[in-house]
Formats: sequence, structure tokens, C-alpha cells
Amino acid sequence: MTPPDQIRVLLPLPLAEPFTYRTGEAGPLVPGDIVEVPIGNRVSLGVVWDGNPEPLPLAKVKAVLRRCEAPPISPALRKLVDWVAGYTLNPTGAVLKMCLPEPRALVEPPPMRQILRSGKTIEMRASAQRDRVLQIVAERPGLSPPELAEAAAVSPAVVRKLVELGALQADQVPAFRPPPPDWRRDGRALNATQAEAAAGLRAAVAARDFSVTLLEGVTGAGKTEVYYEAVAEALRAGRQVLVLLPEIALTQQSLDRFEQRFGAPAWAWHSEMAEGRRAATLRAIGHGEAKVVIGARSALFLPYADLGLIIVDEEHDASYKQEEGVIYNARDMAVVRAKLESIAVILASATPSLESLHNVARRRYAHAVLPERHGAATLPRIDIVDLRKERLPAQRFISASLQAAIRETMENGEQAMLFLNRRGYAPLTLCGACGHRLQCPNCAAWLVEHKRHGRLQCHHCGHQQRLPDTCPSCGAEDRFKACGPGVERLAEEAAMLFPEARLAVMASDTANSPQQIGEMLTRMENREIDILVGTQIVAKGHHFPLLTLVGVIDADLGLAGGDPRAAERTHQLLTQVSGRAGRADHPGRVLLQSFLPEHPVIAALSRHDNAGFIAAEMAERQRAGMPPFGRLAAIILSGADQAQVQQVARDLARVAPHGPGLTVLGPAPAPLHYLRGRFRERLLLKAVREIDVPAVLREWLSKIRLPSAVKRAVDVDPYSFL
DNA sequence: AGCACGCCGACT
DNA sequence: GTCGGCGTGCTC
Repeated sequence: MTPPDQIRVLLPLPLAEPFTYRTGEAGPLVPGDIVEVPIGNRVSLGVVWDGNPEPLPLAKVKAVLRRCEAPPISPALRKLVDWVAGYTLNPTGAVLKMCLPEPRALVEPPPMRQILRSGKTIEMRASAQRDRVLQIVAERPGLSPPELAEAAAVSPAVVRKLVELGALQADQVPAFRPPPPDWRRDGRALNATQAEAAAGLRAAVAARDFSVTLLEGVTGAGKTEVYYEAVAEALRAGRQVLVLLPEIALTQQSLDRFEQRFGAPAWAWHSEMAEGRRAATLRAIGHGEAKVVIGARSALFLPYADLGLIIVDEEHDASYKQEEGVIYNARDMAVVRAKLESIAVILASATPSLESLHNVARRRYAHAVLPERHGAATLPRIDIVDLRKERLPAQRFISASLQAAIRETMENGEQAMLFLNRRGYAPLTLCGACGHRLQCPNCAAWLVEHKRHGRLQCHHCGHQQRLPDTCPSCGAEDRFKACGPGVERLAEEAAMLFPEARLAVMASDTANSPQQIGEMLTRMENREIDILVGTQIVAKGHHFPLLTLVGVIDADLGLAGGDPRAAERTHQLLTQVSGRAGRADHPGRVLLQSFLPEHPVIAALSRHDNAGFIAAEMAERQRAGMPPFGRLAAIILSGADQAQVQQVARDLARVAPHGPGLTVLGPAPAPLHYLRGRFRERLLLKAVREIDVPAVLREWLSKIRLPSAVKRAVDVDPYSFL
């Protein structure tokens, strides 16, 4: 037996199991306590974990340094960490790291803010900059160093030096704390169906038990207003709410809307936030001060003090899938967390995933449907432009029909949007003399020209280079030809066709911060833009009252490649884009340019036959044993030596599990067979629902020891079926 | 994840 | 002759 003063401590490191420590001077410790422990020759935070330590030679066992004054990690979150680690086949410590992304934040004293006032009169060299700073501080004491530097138009270094010299006096005051949201405020009036759905959601929250509700409603049906009622209910009970969004692009408008509704700001969480802000937010979450968090998928694992409700907005969205490190789907893990916390979760979408619809059909999820559009607006008319009949001139991408529709829209004083899910100028650049294609040195992918940066970019690894003057293959000068359209090129064509139009391009690289996106949306709302050209970033969320025409440049784009999920994805994306057209009393119109008008996806869209498409897709999945009727897991092996990776993949295939309801496909080159300098092979396990896939994977993978040069990633429930 | 240890190329 | 590159392996 292990000595009674030994405990297990999980460290936020990629370690499979907690380590054993002695309680030492730290006194009695219980699971969930945050402690400081020695590891190697440094010090790390860790969490006291459940269970008894494995016996270990006493000499190896070190003592806990101290117990931290921090809110403990709750039993539900500890269970979630263990569960996710087991399900995704990742080290438990790697999952814990997602709960403590800013480890010191929980432990450190509350954030303070430095403010400045005039200090001693001292002998120093005078300068215009210093004089300005001292004058401003005399008039307006209480500014922070960066604010003062900004106000005096000097660099922060000037202010820093004056503090150092004593000419400025710095004081510490508690950082600004936003007031809590007011759940007593009334929201917008709801119609009968909305009110009914809201009542159901309120009841689910008040039940203080696990439940899942799929909230389905077309764009503009008022989903947000309805789930705000559930938020109000959770706030009334004094509990915290997490609202997950698929993209940080949507956070700003979501925050604005929340503040309008509840009279106080929510807390944002996403990976682009500055470190200090993240730390302050994490602290507020852990101490229960942050009542509502609006965030990207990484917000799911944070240590909420008292979580009472999770909302997953746009639940069908592929961005919920984390594709690196611990590979997980935040929507699915939100349901798991809700189960472990015994709370309600709401999945909201205009185009629910087949998984969620299937769970509704199996009566595992409740279903609330908001059928009609809010107000007088009707669904847009969707027409197909058959590009086989209406040929486009070479290197042109806007058909005559679409052009005419844009002209008409502009003459009516309304706005148009052109949708093309491709960033940059052209997806491929080749040499007109020899046909050489400009390719990424680290990936099996073409380099994409971005004219506004004057560079070629790889969209997979971040490689960038200047457009060369001569062809690297044949040396021909100035013979590069752009092939195919990207949004930049589309905007160029639109500008040529409509020289008087005010154009804007919106893609993840032209508008990448919530602020920039917010600005763009405001310009659109204020009618400072006539034609908005955008990638999928414009597909979701926002409503533009005067946008009446949506042109989809290449409706077939997502259908290529043969992935059986492509149909579902494309259908969702195009439904979302189409939903942008027409609001309030302006009927909308959508033109889909397609070479495949008979394709089930395109045909269903033009008939507004959502139900028919879903039914056909479900039947096909069932026939093929694909999700949501069967389970999938992918294993991706990668390494710099292609032959070695292939060998390991074959070895793994040789010991693949077999049995009723189990199939292993592959190995085959992964969809991107060369990425960031590594070759990738993929194996796919397909199983019937009843099979415990992670257990099968664990058993299988334990049979092969990987050479250290070959890395393995496991993707349970992969998003791509290929 | 860090960090140390360890074995092969360009410099004081 | 050393300094230092990053491959490999360990941390209670």
C-alpha cells in the first residue's frame, strides 16, 4: 500500500497519468486543490487528482511545495478531463492544460491597474516630450502609462523613464470590473412560437439537470432572442453561462448584442486575446465573477465556478472541430460537459448537423423549431445559373445573369454580396511558358497569390514568399498566369463591371480581428458599401437590412473531392449564405452559379427542400453505416521520411482489429499527403454504434511501438470521411 | 511542454 | 582543440 501522505497530482504537461507527491508541509490536500510542485529542476502548478497513487520508490517521491489560494478544480471538470483524455486518446495532462491555459492567473492576486500622477520635482534634462507628459498628467491624473503615452503622443519609453526618475508617481488600484448583466431587463417581444420555445428552454435551465435542446430556426427566426431567455433564467439563479461561437469573427457583434439585451458586457474568450486580458478573464471565470462568457471552442474547458448553461451557436459548424493537439469537437464535448455538470445545453442552428437531428429522432435531444421569419420578410428566391448553358469568357467569373441582377439591385439602391469561399487572388499560379505550378516547399499544396500583400502564401503552413520575377523551372520572365478566382480577383472583376460601385472584400486575412470585422459590418449597415465580396466569413451570423442579392460564384466548390460529407457541408454553407439575402420588407434573391444544377445539393437548395435533402442524406448515411449511424476514427501517421511513415502505416494495418461491425480502411495518403515538411498516411476505423471505439483504438495502438521520428495523431469522430 | 544529455560541423 | 546544432528521453 502507498503511504497515506502520498497523493496524485496532475500536471498540465503531456503526461498520461498524474504523478505521485508527498503532502509535505502543504498540509491536508483534497482532490481539486491547485498546488505548486517541483518537476525536474523547475516548479509547476498541478491539480490534486482523484484516486490512490501507484507505489513508487520513496526516493523518487518529492513533496508538494504549497497549496495555492485558488478556487479548486471541480469534480465535474476533473471527470471531464479524464473522460476527454480517454475518448480522444490523449495524455490526461494535455487535456488539463486546456483547463488552465494561463496557469498563474488563478493563483495570482486580483489584477491591479497602474495609474499615474505628478511626482517629485527633480533635476532632469528637459525635452518637449517630457514637458508634454508632465503637463497632461497635471491636468488629468489617473491615466495608465499606455494611456498617458498615447495622450501625449510620446513612446511608452518616455513615460517609463519619468516614472523611474520619480517625476511621475505610480499607484496601484484595483482593475476595472464590469457590472453583472441584468436578467430583469426585458428582451424583445416574442411571438407565440418563440415564446413557447423560450419557456421550454427556461424550464430546462431551471430543472438543474442534464438536458440537450436543439434550437432550430431559419436565419432571422429569432434564435438568439429565444436563447437569451434561457441565459436570463441561468443568471436569475446566479449561475454562469457559456455561449460558444464557431469563429472569433462573430464574437464582437455577439458581445454588442448581449450588452444591448442585458445592459452589461459579457466576457469574451478566444485565442487571439492578449495574455493579460486572458489571465484576467480566466480569473474572473474561476471566481465566478464572469457571469456570461462568449467564446470560441477553447472556452469550453475553462474552470467555471458555477456553470449553469451552455449554448452552442451554429452547432453544425466545422470550426468547432479542433484539428491539432488534442483533437476534439467542442459541440460534442459541450454535451459531455453538460452531462457531467448536470446542466442544460442548447444547440442552435439554422441548418442542424445530421448528428443532432439524429439525436432528436432518437429522442435523446429535445427539439424547438422556430419556423417563420421574424417580421414580414420571406425566404429569398433561389435561382440557378447553369454555367454549361451560359458560358463564361476565359478568366471571368461573373455571368451575364448575375451581372444583370447586380445592376438591378444597385439601381434599386440595395446591396449585393458575392460569395466565393477562396481567399486571395487566385488559387493557382502557373508559368505560361512551361506550365510550372508554384507550389509550397513544405506542403503538397499550391501557393495562393495575395495581391494586396504582393506575396504568395501557403494556406496550410503559413509559408510566404514574393512572386518571383522568373519561372523557377524554365527561367521565363514575367510569364506567370493566375488560374481560377479568389475573392481579390472577383472584386477586381466586379470593380471593372461596376466602376461606380463601392466595393469591399471580407476574408479572414482582410478582417481578422473582431474589431476589424465589426467595422466592416458597420460600414455595410451604414450603406457605405454597395457590393461586398467575401469568403465564408460573410456567410454566418450578420443581418444586413438592405442586402437583397447574394451571388454564389461557384456553388459546386465544396462538392469536389468525393468526401461523402461534402454534400452536407455545402448544403449548410449555401443555406447560410442564402439566408443573408432579404430582410425586413425587402424580398431577397440568390443566384447560384453551377455546372451541376442536377446535383442533389443544388437542386434541393433551389426548391427550398431542406427536409427532402436531409432525408435523402440520412438514408444514404444509414445505408453506408456512416455517422450518425456508425462511428469513425482516423489515425494519422506523419514523419519527414516518407518510406518510414509508409512502413509504420503498413505495420499498423497488419495488426488492425477485426470482428463483426469493424472495418479498417487504408493506409492511404492523408488528404494533404505532405504538410509542414512531413509526409502523412491515414488509416480509418469504421465501427457500428455499439462498439467502444476508443477502447478498440487503445488495444490496437498498443501493439506497435512507434519510432520516435514518426508521430501519431488520433482523430475520433473525424469531420472528413475520406 | 521544458530541459538535459549526447553526438557531429565551423570557429576563437 | 571548443561552441553549439537539435534528436532522444525523462520528469513523481
